[in-house]
Amino acid sequence: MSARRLARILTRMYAEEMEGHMEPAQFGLLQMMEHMQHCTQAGLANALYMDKTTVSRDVAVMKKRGWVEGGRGGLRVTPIGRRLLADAMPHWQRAQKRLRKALGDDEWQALFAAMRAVGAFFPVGAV
Amino acid sequence: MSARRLARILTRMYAEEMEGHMEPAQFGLLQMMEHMQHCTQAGLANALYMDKTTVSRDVAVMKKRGWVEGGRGGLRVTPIGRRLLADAMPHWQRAQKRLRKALGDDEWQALFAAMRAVGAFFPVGAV
DNA sequence: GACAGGAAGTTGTACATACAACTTATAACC
DNA sequence: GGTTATAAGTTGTATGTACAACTTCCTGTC
Repeated sequence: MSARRLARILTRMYAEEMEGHMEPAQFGLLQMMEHMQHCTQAGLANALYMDKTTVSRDVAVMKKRGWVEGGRGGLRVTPIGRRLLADAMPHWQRAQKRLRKALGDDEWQALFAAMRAVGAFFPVGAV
Repeated sequence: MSARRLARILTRMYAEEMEGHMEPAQFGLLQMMEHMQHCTQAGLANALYMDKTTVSRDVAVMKKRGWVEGGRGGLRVTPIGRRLLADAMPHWQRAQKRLRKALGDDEWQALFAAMRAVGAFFPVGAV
């Protein structure tokens, strides 16, 4: 299973570009939270293919830091969280560019197509 | 970063197929240990793009269980470990087949090609 | 052979991840 | 409206993951 190896490589590269702004996992959660209307932990877990208990603990950290607020059936990114997300975004985009440049357009397309395909064939609850 | 999402999906699918024989990470380490001559923790970390401290703790667990023995400059899979690895192998292969069938040959090839490409462009120590 | 430098390995801390089991809140049914 | 079933969320436990700092071992140099 080199999928986790892939994840380790890219997580480290992205984390390096993020320069301590936040963890890649937190970025993913915040971003998803932002473009989900009426967000719940279960919804996040569903969308990101995470376990609900993982989301619970990740959200707990971000709540403690004031990045996120609200409970059952109404999770929101706070203004502070939104600001941090905006600050982190260019770093994220730099990481994306770095990866795309390293791979070339063809490999890049292939990678994302493959990731989408895996997501499509293993929908939540059907694993 | 959907790479970790991909890893979560496949890790769960593989773990499900493994039916409690061992964790996917342990399988990867044992397998690599087997086809490395003169294996060290640092060598494993290098090959699998893991941190040496991660390998240290994973190996510690497997040593405690008697799957692995030896220290500095001479890590070996024990007969017990070899046996478990052999038992787990068909489960692993079933997971591989399941993934390949779900994706189709083209997507499968694309996925592995992309994973190889990422590995090639982010060699150890150059991230 | 002594010493310094670097490689290998361990430990403290923190976050990521998930399964099992539990609690709590919501909704459906009577 | 009360009961129950289900969804949502939390907590216990275990593993995976990595950074920083430390210890330990080996090797090259004098």
